Amino acid sequence: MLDVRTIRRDPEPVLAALARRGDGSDGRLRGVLELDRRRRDLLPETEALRAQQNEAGGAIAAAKQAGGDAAEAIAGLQAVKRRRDALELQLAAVAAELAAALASLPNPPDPTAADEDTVLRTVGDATKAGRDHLDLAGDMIDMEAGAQMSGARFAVIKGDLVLLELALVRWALELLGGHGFEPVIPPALVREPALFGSGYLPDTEQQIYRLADDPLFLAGTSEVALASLHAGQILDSGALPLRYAGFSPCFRREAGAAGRDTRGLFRVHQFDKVEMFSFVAPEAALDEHERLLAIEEEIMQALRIPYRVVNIAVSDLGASAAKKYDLEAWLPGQGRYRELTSTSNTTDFQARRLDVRERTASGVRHVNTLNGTAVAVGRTMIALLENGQGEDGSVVIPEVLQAWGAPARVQARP
RNA sequence: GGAGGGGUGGCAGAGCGGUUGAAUGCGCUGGUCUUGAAAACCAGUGAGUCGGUAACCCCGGCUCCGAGGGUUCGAAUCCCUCCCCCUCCGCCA
Repeated sequence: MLDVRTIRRDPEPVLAALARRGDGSDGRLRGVLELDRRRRDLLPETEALRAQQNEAGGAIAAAKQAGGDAAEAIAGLQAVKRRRDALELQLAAVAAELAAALASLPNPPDPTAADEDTVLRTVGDATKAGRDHLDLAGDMIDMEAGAQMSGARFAVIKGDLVLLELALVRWALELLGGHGFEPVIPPALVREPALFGSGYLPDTEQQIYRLADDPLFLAGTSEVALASLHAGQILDSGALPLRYAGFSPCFRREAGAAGRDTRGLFRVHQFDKVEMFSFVAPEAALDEHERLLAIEEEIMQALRIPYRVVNIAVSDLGASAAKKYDLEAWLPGQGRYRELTSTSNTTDFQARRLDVRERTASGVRHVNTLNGTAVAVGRTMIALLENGQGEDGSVVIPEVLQAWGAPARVQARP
């Protein structure tokens, strides 16, 4: 959500920033400004009528208290009320249109967000080719069974891979705890305001599952719930930064992805994920974004996954992001880099929608929020399997995970 | 699922149709007193929005007592719908 007052005062920088997205949002911003002007045209008279009513109401009260008759004054106010009602009807219509238009605008990109996807650095050996994760996993990833009970793009994970998943999650939560992130298990089902607040509605409704008999949605990421953790609150000064590590299943319809990435775990409707989420002061947001990126890299390196860091093009940013980095892992089974984690600086976009503020010495202001993937379990397991494979098809699992219950080596049953 | 009780400022808690953005207490900020602290006393202390100004301070208007509608000249107060919390019963774990 953009701040109308800021835009009204100086629209040019916002128009220029939105224009970089190339999605016509700068044009829609002009519409917002026009609606804002119409709203402010209607306001003065409406409020003057209310003031008149309030003042006369006081006089009526005083007269009645004194035992007098206020019938004449009341009759006079009835005309004022009718005029006010008519104006307020117009005002409400304009205000509703304005709110909808404003809510549909994406976050203006940060100046350092890239025009085109830009590889910032490459870490690890990305020359290796090898077998695909489904081959390596054998019946530990059973897509046929998943399809049987739930349809295409659902996996059944079994055996050592289950232990590997739980170890990954447990290890990640421990690592994040060391960085100040509090572990959170949020609801997977959320209401509409949580999706609106995090910017997924009205932006990505075609990706979201909804229930038939209850006004609930299956969240595509715990970010949705974590962002809502402090909705409507004014945080005490000194409370920031607040950092959370959410662990939850994630559900995505993958509408429009028909035919793409159909093999294995790469693009499924349900997967588990450990997600980082930070509430910070506005001036701390850029540093926090680098911090989240650094943690994502720390995780990749600890897991010995070759990767590269990409500054994502403004045209590919989601509505809420002002800037996004993706970490793309080298997948020997595909012979190319694929997105494994992602971190976004959403500035005050979500904080405004969810009304998360902080008290400072000079007043109250909206906070900034950021999110980043710590471990997307399915894709991470793909990267571990494919990068850890040996000649014999067995896979060496990184030592760090063994302390949390992962097997030292996994191998498909013959 | 059934019955009942409630949601008021940072917290507790009055108000239950009229000049109430809201008593009182606590908390917080500043001051007086004190060598310092505590105590006591005094003063201040919500958010949003529009305008006066381009912005801050400040001043004025309007809005906000869970959310949204309604009745009324006037609603924290009455009515309706929804959300949330609590108690009891039932059901399940």
